[in-house]
This record gives sequence, structure tokens and C-alpha cells, in this order.
Amino acid sequence: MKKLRRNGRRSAVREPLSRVRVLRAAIEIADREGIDAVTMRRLGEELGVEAMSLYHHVRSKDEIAAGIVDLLISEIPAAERGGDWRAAIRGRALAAREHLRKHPWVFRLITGTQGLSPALLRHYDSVIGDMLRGGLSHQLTHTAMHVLSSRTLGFTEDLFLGNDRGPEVVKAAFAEINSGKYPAIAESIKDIHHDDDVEFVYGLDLILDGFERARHGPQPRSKKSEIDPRHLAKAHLER
Amino acid sequence: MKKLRRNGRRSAVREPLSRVRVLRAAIEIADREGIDAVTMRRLGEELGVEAMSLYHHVRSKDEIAAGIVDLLISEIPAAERGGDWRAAIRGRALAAREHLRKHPWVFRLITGTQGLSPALLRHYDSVIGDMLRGGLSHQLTHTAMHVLSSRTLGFTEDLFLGNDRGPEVVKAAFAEINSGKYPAIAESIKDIHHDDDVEFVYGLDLILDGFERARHGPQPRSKKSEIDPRHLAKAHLER
DNA sequence: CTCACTGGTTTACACTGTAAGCCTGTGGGG
DNA sequence: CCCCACAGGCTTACAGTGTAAACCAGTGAG
Repeated sequence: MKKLRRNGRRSAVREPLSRVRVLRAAIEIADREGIDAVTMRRLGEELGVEAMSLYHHVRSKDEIAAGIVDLLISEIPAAERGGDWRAAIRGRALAAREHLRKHPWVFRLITGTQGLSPALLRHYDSVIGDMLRGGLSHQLTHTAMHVLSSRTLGFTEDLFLGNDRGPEVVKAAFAEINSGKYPAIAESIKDIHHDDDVEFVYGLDLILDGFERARHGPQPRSKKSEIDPRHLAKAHLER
Repeated sequence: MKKLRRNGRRSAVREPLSRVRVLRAAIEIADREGIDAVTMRRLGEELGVEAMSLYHHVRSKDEIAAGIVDLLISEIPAAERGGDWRAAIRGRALAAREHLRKHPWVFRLITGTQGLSPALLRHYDSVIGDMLRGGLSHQLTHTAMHVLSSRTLGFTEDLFLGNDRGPEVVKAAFAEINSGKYPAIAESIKDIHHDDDVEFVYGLDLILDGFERARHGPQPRSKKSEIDPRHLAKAHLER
């Protein structure tokens, strides 16, 4: 890179295209006009460039989708540490929610994208790290991730056993996880007896029991004031 | 209908096209070749007919998507009644899961479809009915639906305050709900103080507290044997 | 000076959903 | 019984999609 602008003569013509510039432009269009408005030609137009030029920076449109997802997730601000494991995860979940809420179309993108995002894995890795540090067993951590999946990022995904995606994707996922980049995930996966059905029912019962308990005694409704106001956007629906 | 085949002379040529036949064919293709393989021309081919003929039975491709979603959800077998509210909901959730598992691509369809499916509303109506019968307050029911949404059907959706879809969709949704067709939903919505953020955090904390509790004491793991085997398909991933 | 390469363009293609109009067999009304 | 409206098929056509392939201008290295 340094080598590129060695002589300091910045070509004043226009900002050169780049992968992230493409992604940024795509995000902008999606925010303004909806995700369906993001086409290669429209994207080119936005960047003052012909559609085909994009392919010098991006392999395909699918890669753009994946890139957007990864970029946005990677920009979830890190919640501050401190407190017990629950507070830590709570902070992460709220930060993610707040951040991604600005781009509601991204959930549709995530469920549509196949192949897993490094940023997403890092996010999970952090959450799992919190749990392990908090003393949850591997098994319990595993289950908790299942139950929480929709809460920590806003969408449900049987990440590792992608129903839809083929088995080769699952294999690749395992390889990636065991690459050393995601120590908490890898750690938590050891010696796990995984059964999708059991996980599901466990989480279901946990929730149901929680409400049954709440039904008697003082219903422990969260007060708005208890939520860290930094994470709260104004409710976007009045009624 | 009777009028149509009045003289009993069934035209032996071929089964006449119809809306549900189109939907059924689409489901079949999606199951075999993935949802992306479902194009109008492919669909026509499957039915031995030209693509444009489909438009005599279906308004658009989006309507096909919506139709499929509705059809599949409507075919979730009703779990038998009896037991407390938790058992009832448990049964419904497992039945839905088991049924929709056969068509994993449907979740992508659901999140992509806008406008709400009557069958989906009926499903929610049943679940909410279970809760009210079980003695949960309106407020608690409301919150419980939020927390459970991903569990009772397998996907997360802020149904009523669709982030992505416009506000006119939300308005239509309210109108539909108050049409009298979904008494439990309408009932449970009365006098509700809804705040998306509060709902979210409440559910989050409920889950976290559940696991904190599970961390000490005997971890109440569900045994596979406890699950009604009728609802269990063999795990579809060995590892 | 030249030569390879980077990063833009142009053209072209296969494939999508669907609008518009045509054609024909059939069932109901005169 | 005949006619005719029409349901339900077909044909053609079009605008818009992603992207392969070839082309071309500028530029930095040898």
C-alpha cells in the first residue's frame, strides 16, 4: 500500500474503487431504498462507475451480501467488560441489537447468505467466552447458545447444522472453528453430546418454566429505567 | 364445482390446473432442488404447462411464496389437547418444528414474505389461547410470545412491528387481527403497554436467569426419552 | 522504452418475472 | 340446437437481472 502512493501524487480524479467502498455504497442504498434496490448497475451508478467494474473488487453479488453482513457485524461496538457473565452477555446482546437495528434488512441477508462470517464467529466466540468464564459447563454453554441465538443477534440460525445449506458447508464450518481463531467456540464444542431435538426442548422448557414462575409471585418486569440507556433507541413504534 | 362436472364426462386429457396444484408443485421442486430452482418456467414445466398459464391461477410469484408459507403452516398437525398450558404449547411447538423441518427452505421464504399469513395468525392465536387459559396475564402473554416466537415456529419475527416492512403493513395487520377471526390475539393485545426494548430485555434476562439457576443444583437436562417420540424425527446430522 | 498489469469500459448472453394479445374447447342462454 | 362469452391455455415480447469475455488506457518496474 505504501508502495502504491510512493510519490505522493494523489490522482485527483476520483477516489479509487475498493471492496469496502463497494460494500459501503451497497449499505447506503439498502438503507435508503431497501435491499432489493441494490443491483449491480445501481451500485455502479452510485459509485460513478460501470456495473462490470465492480467485479474487479468483488467476486460476485453473493460475496457482496456476505461482505455486508460481515462488515456490519464487525462494527458492533464492544460492550464494556465487568460484572458477571450475565451482565456481559446482556451488554453484547443489546449492543448488537442496537447496532443492527439501523439496518433491518440485514437479517434477511443473513438468513439468505451461506458460508459463515468471521465477524459472526468472533461475536459468538465472545459470548461463549463469557459463559465459560462464568462457570457454565460446556454442555450448558452449548444449550444456552441455542436458546440465545435469536437474542444475541436477532435471528435464529442452527448455525452449525445448517438445515438448508449442504453438509459441505457444515464441514467447512467445523474446519474454520478449529482453526484456532475462535478458542472459546472450539473449547466449548469439545465432548459435547449434541442433539438438536434435545437442545430445542430444553430451551423451550426453560422459557416456559420461567414464565410459569413469573406467573406467581411478583412479576419481575424489567423497568425501562433499568436498561442501560446507551443501548436504547427511542421505541420506533408509538402505539 | 358440482356444476362443473355435471355430466360426469371427466375430460381425460389432464388434471386441470389450480392454485393449490401450483403451490404443491412449487413445494415439490423446492424440496428436491432448492427454493431457487422454483421459477415460473420451471414450475410450468413441472405441471406440463407454459409459464404464463400459471398466472390464471396465481397473481404473481410473490403470491406463490406467500401461498406456500400459508399452506405449509396450515398443515401443521394439531397436537392433542390436555395437560397444563405448558404442555399444550410444548406440543404445538414440537409439532410445528417437526412438520416444517421437512421443508427447511420455508424459513427463508417466511422472512422474505410480507403480509401475514392467516394460517400463521391462527397458529399464534392457538398458542396465545393456551397461555390465557393457563392464567397468564395479558402482559405476560405478550412478553412470552416475544420470547417464544423463534421457538414456536422456528424463526424470529417482530411480527407486529415489522421493522422492514412499512407501517402500512403494520396497520393492515392490526386491522386483520381485530377482525374477530383471532379472538385470543385480539384479547391479549388489549391494555398492553408495548415497548419492544423492554420485551427484549425481559426475555433475555429470563433466559439468562434460567441458566444461572441451572448452573447450580442438578442441571435439569431433558432426556430424549421424555420427549414425545411422535414429534421426533431421527437427528438429521450424526456428528 | 517497453511491457505487464491494474482497473476501468463495452458488448453480449442467458435467465428472470410478467404484460398483452391470441386461440380454442366448452357450457349456458336464446 | 346454435351461438357466443369466457375460462384457461399459448405465444410473443420486454425490461431488468447477474456476469463472462474481450478490449483498452494509464502507470510503475525493469
